[in-house]
Amino acid sequence: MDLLFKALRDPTRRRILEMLKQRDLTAGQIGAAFSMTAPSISYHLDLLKHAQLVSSRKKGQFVTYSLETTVLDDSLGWILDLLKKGKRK
Amino acid sequence: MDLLFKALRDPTRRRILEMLKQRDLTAGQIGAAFSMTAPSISYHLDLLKHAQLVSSRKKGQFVTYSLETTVLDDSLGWILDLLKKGKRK
DNA sequence: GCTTTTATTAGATATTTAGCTAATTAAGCA
DNA sequence: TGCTTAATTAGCTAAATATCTAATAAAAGC
Repeated sequence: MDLLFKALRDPTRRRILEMLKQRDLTAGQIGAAFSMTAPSISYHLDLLKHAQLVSSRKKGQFVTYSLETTVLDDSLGWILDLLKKGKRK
Repeated sequence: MDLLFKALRDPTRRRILEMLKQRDLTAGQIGAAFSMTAPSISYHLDLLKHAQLVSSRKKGQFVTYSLETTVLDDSLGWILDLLKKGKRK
């Protein structure tokens, strides 16, 4: 839960997730959308990976990233639970 | 959106929200649940307030905090949208 | 009016974070 | 075998964050 919210805290990472929602993208394609160096993007991708929000596979020299939604269910559950406030016992 | 995820990033703040889900609590009651000084708790409460996740009202010397769920809907929407991944056009 | 209680504000500080440049790894290609 | 391209790792740094102590504010009770 902590890694997840940590990952979602940063606007760059949130935008990356939104991009990956549309289609899988290579690290380079993602980086092209930001005015930020490649290592910085790499850093964000690594963090998203640790949070299990994305997965990656290497094809030749390229590394393609995909959105992983499984973990998002957890956060959804957590938030939904708070929203059930009115219905507490 | 940024203030919201910023607020949710910290475990102490998430736990405060969970507590306030059960019932409204004063700053002191909240603080009692943590091994942390009152000013630190005050800091977290202020941050939650800025994110509009809680509201507060003063009654005598006490300040009571309540969970505010309106803003949570936004985050819910954002996450749900990512989960619609499979259905992208 | 003073003292106690509840809470916040101010100021200091160690840690974490997000960015950069430089160096490295690994694959493709001439 | 080199050179180029794609991406990551290493090392550095400024800014943000979470914590503390000390000081202040404001209400309650003697």
